[in-house]
Amino acid sequence: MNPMSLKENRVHGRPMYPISVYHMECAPGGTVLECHWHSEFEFILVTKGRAVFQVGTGSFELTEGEAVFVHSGEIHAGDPVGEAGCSYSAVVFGAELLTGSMDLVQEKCVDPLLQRVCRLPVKITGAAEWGAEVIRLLGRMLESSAEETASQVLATKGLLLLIMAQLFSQGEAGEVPKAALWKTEQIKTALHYIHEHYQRTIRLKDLCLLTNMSEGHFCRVFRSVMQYSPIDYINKYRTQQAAKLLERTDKKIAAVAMDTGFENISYFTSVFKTHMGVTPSQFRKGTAGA
DNA sequence: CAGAAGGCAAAGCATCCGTA
DNA sequence: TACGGATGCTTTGCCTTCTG
Repeated sequence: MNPMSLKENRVHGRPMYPISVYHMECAPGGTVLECHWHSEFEFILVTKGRAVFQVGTGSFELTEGEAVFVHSGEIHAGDPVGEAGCSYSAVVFGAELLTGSMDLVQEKCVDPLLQRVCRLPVKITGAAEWGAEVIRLLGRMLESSAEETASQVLATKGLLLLIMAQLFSQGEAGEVPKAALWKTEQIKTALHYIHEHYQRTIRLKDLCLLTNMSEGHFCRVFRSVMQYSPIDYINKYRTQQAAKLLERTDKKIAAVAMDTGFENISYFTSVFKTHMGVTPSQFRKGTAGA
């Protein structure tokens, strides 16, 4: 199993200008950001409401005006907090945007980040001066990166360099422990297996065989990385897929349950209600015509 | 020696089945 | 589709073993 295949396939920007900006809105009870990873770096800035973002092995609750930085290759996901929905803007950019050639920026900043021998702060709030500055620059960059005129392209790149300079001024020295990297890679392998096989029965034993861990140890490692137990995560993922099918198709509820790996309809109903707050039929009525 | 991983047992919870 | 009960799988805590 190749963990690389869990990687998000979406292309962010283009080779000459590897940056993309996304503005997302999440309705109450919806998913902010499904679990994934990519080789680009990313900033996520909450613009309305509250959400919990899981980045690598950490979990960060953000309110309006707070952000997280996602390192290259790091698993990340998001869930809304509270009954109100939330909005966020994300900037995804390739390391190539920071430097155009083999210069000191490449040697002192980009390479250590890509080789994971240095790590930058993840949660960014306005509480500290540097954080407030990053949030301010991020806001400006979100405005300037929408178009590709000469002045806006320059402004975006300049702002990005200033933001990275602020983060490096707070950088956590020291190499990321190899054990932590290994754990993350193993969990990526398990996640890929779950995403590929959620329509069938998935046993803990299967995931343990893939990752060469004992069942007990796998549960502990999975929870430490994902904040959920393996079965919790599988059910959450299946429920999200089922919600999409209920919304986008007129398949019967029993068929949706079967298509998303639930062999038992009553169990499907109870899991769905736990995660979504309503039964599948109530969910469909609520989204009909929406 | 410290941290990571495995083994084991108990408790909790997921899953299935029958029924309304 | 929902509910209740039975069964067995999953999770967790604690201790031991392994590895660098």
